[in-house]
Amino acid sequence: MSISAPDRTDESLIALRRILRATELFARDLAQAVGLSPAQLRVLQIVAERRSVTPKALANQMGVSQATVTALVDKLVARGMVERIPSEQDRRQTNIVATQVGSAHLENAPDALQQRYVAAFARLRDWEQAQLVSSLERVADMLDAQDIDASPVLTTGDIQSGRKG
Amino acid sequence: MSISAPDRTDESLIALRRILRATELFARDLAQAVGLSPAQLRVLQIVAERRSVTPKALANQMGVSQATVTALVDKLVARGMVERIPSEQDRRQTNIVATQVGSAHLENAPDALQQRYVAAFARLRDWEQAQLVSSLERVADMLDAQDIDASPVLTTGDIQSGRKG
DNA sequence: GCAAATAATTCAACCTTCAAACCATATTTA
DNA sequence: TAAATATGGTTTGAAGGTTGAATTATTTGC
Repeated sequence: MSISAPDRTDESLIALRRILRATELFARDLAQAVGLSPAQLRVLQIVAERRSVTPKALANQMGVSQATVTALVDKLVARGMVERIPSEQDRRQTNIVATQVGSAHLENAPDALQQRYVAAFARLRDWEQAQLVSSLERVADMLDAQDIDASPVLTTGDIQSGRKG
Repeated sequence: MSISAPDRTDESLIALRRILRATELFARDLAQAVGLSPAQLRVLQIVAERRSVTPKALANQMGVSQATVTALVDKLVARGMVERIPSEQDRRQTNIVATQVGSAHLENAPDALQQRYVAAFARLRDWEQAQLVSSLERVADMLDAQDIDASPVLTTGDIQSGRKG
């Protein structure tokens, strides 16, 4: 009802939606370029980033059920991108690791969006970068307000600035 | 190689990813609460916001094929949420409009995330809001750099600040 | 040892998505 | 006007994604 900051909320939502849309559309293109589905690519990314991960952890991080992860991993195994390695600590668990083929696919994947974003980001002045990070984190806080294990995987390939796990 | 702004890029990507994840997870929960699938809900939202929209426009806005839109609209029609109304200007076209049932479902949909976001946003100081909008738009520009028709639909229901189409 | 909890898989059902083929209408061109 | 072309939508068939419930194997607790 008040009129103080009228369309600002709309504007922010519109911008947010543009961000969502751009990343979603890009995820599809990228996955297609790699020859995988978006979901499969996401699994491969996570598996590659962590050296080894269980289906349960994968399910948690992706926000899908374990059954879904099983199906996705099946496909990746069939394509020789990942391997299932039974855990020795706990024989109920399975560790999923990327094969060389899988890693290579990720390396070679074109990362147009991330390239573009990273490049544009790097081009900003220092204080602008700081402000952007601050703003994004603020929005993220407003949105999730949950504990979430978000690793710096937006698309594929490690961020340019060397940063080894 | 330079060390000036090393992890800022990572930080921004992580925040971005949190945003993506929060909205994605929420979209599922919301859709489930409404009794529709996420894709169906998206269609209903767009249809409700614009008074009337053709499958082609819907496909463009959603970034999917027309065939997909047809399938989604079929489901919504079956549930009595939308109607197909043949255009009179151009008989090849079909206009899709929300029924009262469909509109009502949207109205009643719990909009937890948007509530939370809008509330948190409103709580910010004026200059903070302005800065946030500016930052989000900047990121959106970096990401899409395409012409995109993004309407202010993040989730559901109109933004609280009265705003009648 | 035995019951309960946990990790993963299988199964059946439903949803999304798309390319290609197809139908109807509109527009252009001869 | 008739034919060719373009456009909007739908149908169909195939490939996936997603899940809840049931199942198997293992671990944990008593």
